[in-house]
Amino acid sequence: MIIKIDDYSDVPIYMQIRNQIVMGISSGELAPGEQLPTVRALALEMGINTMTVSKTYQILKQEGYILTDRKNGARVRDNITKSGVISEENKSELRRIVSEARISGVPKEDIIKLVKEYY
Amino acid sequence: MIIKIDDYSDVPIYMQIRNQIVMGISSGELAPGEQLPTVRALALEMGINTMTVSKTYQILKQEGYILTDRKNGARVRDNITKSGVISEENKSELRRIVSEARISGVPKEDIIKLVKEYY
Amino acid sequence: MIIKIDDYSDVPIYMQIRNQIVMGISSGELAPGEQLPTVRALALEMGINTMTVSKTYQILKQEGYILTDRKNGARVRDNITKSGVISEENKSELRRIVSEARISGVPKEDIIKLVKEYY
Amino acid sequence: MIIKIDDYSDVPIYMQIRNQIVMGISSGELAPGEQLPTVRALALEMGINTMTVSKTYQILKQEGYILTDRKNGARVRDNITKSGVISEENKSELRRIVSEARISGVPKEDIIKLVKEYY
DNA sequence: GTGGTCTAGACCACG
DNA sequence: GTGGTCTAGACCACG
Repeated sequence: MIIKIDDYSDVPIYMQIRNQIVMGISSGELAPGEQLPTVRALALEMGINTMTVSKTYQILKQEGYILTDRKNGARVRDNITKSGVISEENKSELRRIVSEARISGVPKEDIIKLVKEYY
Repeated sequence: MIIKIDDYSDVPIYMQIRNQIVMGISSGELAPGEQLPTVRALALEMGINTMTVSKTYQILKQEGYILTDRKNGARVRDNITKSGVISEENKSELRRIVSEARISGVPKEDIIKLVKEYY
Repeated sequence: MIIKIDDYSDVPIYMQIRNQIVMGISSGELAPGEQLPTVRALALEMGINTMTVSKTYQILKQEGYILTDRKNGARVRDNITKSGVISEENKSELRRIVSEARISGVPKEDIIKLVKEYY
Repeated sequence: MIIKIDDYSDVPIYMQIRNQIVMGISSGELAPGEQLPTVRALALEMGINTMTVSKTYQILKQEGYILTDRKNGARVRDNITKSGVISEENKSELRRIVSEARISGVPKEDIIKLVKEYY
């Protein structure tokens, strides 16, 4: 899986990586149980500090997306908890995006099409 | 229109205000041509720094949502440019949200329902 | 409130600080709404790195014990969520402690007395 | 006696095994004088490194819970020293657990009930 | 070899 | 002035 960092984004690097891994899990590109690169390997590959990658992995672990053990490094969990609900924060973000799209004259159907595509 | 600030949100205050005004425009609560409070009035009302509100207005102006003139303060533009497309940044955010919802076991229909509701 | 670090403990520094703040909140030594020292102040006072304190505050924030805002620094939350249950991890630890005490010939009553004292 | 390892726990494997053996001794599941499996047998059974089990046994021996001799392997001591007191470390841990429970709204009685159950 | 911890030091956005 | 982010580099326990 290829992870790209946008140096000019105001989203922190550790969060950009986190987001891309989450999207990779959702799309199936990262399968349940699949090994993630080691902290060092990913840091080296991306030219960033190990602490930054470490922070990403700790967040993903705490969110329940991955598991880490000292021996084997990090793996995608195969039994990710399904809350069945969208977080309030994401609802708020979604509302903002929909509002902006609406003002820009984007038809409701176009947004729904995107949702279906991303799902 | 009532604007609520969450002091403990990760979203900066100026952006929280900006987002709420944009959503107000989208929902029609803020009509085209409608006057916005002056920077000082809004800052006073919300108990925040005038610089913060000023930053919000500058962004809204630069994004094409409002017009400002020295005499009358700020007004909602009545001819907001309709690009017809969703920004790349918002697409990326939308994809992240949809991915997280999907992993959490939220049915596609629930997300679409939210989109329709917010639109 | 005085925080002491045991350099020889195998509990990480950020966790020692976290634990003492939690105990301070429980005992009432840190009142709801009370300001915590700034990250820099606490780091300076304890002779440790700001990153270490920052990590502590982020954990406390994520656990719902404190709130941070950019303006005022960190404060004890005044509406900490009450789950009403003991975490599985703490139950497991409690069981270990009780087992060790029992083997050491500590009467059940002595442990209960301690619990009452700490509560 | 069945020992379960959680590969993803923060508690090191050798300590997980140590804890379960101690709890086994406390509960009586492991009787005084009872033979423990050899290091190699236990390691093989659990699919872990012999060094890990060896470390566990060394700790248990040093703590006075077991005896080892080259001929017969390890046995539970039948005259474990009864200090009659809880170690400072365990007191500290107990205080942390009680504090967290209290903040979470767990009644004192629930904790005491657990203590009685585990004893 | 693996993740976890910590430091010293720097720069940043926010307000 | 505040917390947040990041780096370069180091050391550690675990297995």
